[in-house]
Amino acid sequence: MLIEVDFAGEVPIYTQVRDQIVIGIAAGLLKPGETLPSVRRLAADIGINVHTVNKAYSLLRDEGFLLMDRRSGAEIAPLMTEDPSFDELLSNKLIPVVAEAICRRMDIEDFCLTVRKTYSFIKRGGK
Amino acid sequence: MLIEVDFAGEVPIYTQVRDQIVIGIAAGLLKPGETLPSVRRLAADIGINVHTVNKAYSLLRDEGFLLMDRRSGAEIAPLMTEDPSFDELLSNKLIPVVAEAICRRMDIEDFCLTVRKTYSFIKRGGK
Amino acid sequence: MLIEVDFAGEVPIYTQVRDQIVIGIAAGLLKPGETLPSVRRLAADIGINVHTVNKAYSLLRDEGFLLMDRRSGAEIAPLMTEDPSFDELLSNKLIPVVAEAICRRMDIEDFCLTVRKTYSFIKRGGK
Amino acid sequence: MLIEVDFAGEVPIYTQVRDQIVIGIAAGLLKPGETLPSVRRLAADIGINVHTVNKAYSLLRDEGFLLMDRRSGAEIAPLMTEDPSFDELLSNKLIPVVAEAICRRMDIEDFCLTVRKTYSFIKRGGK
DNA sequence: GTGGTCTAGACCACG
DNA sequence: GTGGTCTAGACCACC
Repeated sequence: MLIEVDFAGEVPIYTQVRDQIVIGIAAGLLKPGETLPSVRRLAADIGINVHTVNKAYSLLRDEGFLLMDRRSGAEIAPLMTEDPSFDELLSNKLIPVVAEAICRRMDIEDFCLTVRKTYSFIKRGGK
Repeated sequence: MLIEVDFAGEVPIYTQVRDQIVIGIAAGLLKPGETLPSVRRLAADIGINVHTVNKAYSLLRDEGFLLMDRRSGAEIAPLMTEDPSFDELLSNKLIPVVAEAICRRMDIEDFCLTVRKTYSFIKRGGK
Repeated sequence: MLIEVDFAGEVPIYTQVRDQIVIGIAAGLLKPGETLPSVRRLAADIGINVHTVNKAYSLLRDEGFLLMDRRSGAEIAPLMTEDPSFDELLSNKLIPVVAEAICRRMDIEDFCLTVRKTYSFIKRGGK
Repeated sequence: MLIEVDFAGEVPIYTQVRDQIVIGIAAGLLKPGETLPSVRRLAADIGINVHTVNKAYSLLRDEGFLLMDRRSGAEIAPLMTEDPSFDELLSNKLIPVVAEAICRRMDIEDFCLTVRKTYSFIKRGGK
């Protein structure tokens, strides 16, 4: 799976790396048990600092997406179970986005339509 | 409309102020033409620096939510027209959120349900 | 001649008033000897502060566009004579504008074309 | 490329810095991909505050002249593509300038001549 | 090391 | 009284 970062964007690079791995898992490109490249290797491939990859991996581990083992490196964690508390977290993330959509006079069902299109986009592997 | 900020959180204060004003507009608590408190006044009310409020106001102006009237400070801009390009911007914002929801095995229609609940929440004035 | 100002714009109101009167003179809508409305009157018409109109009138007087008489108010000055030093002043004003046009890859003759179109636009009375 | 500011002038310092960088790009002294000094460094060199440089850089970034690379500071953005909407923006900027030239009885072709001279001046690197 | 954020306080242009 | 500009200095996130 190819990871690309935008150095000029406002999103921190470690967040971009984290996001793309989550997207890869969601798309099924990265399957539970699959090993990720080593921190050094990925850093060299992308052309970023080792510390940055390390931060992304650690974040993913803390979030439960990755298992890290000193010997075998990082691997994708088993499928997560449903977490009812995610709903509230999601809602908090959505508040400013939905508010802006309302201000821009987007219909809420059009919003949901875009959600579904985004879902398909991810499932297709971001193509 | 009351604006409150979380000084301990990781979200920049100027972003919090910006978001809350957008939410206020979406909720209908702030109507087009209505004037906002002056930067000095709001800064004093919230207990933050004038420049921080200034940054939030300038951002909102650049985004088209506010007009900075040279005479009387800031006022809410007229209702925005629908902008077809917002759809793509929205999609980009949603990608990491939807991806995470997929990983957490949330059904896409449950996601849409949360969108609708968030919509109602905002329309109720955040109550 | 109608004068309109944009209160939300970044151009100071007194500058806008000054500019529009200069445009009116250039278009021939305001002829030498013609009297302008009194400061109070114009301020009331536009809905701005008396001081602001005063500043615009004073500026125009200093630039040689207006004659001000305590008794009869302001009137348009006689046609100006050619001023060779204006060329350098003009060049200084154009430097940043031309530089930006170059960066945006506009051909210099297209720039001149826009100058001529702007000329016609003004001569038509801004229509 | 040397940047100099006039502290006594009425043009804001951050605008002067912005303008000179745009002129530098137009003159070819600053090429796409080239890195600019860090905000701290340039501020020290010119003898102004870091925030003032920051404002100039941010403005240039918003205008598309600069990319702010998270790793190495600011660099000149790739050559801009032609933007048809620039024509209208340019026209609006030219209106008061052309109007004043008309009042000062400058021939429109002399105006264009000054435009071309200014163009050459910039292309020569402002010498 | 870089820029981003926040604070604090001053002065000025504008209205 | 309003926002705009500039300065100064601090802390933090990122790399």
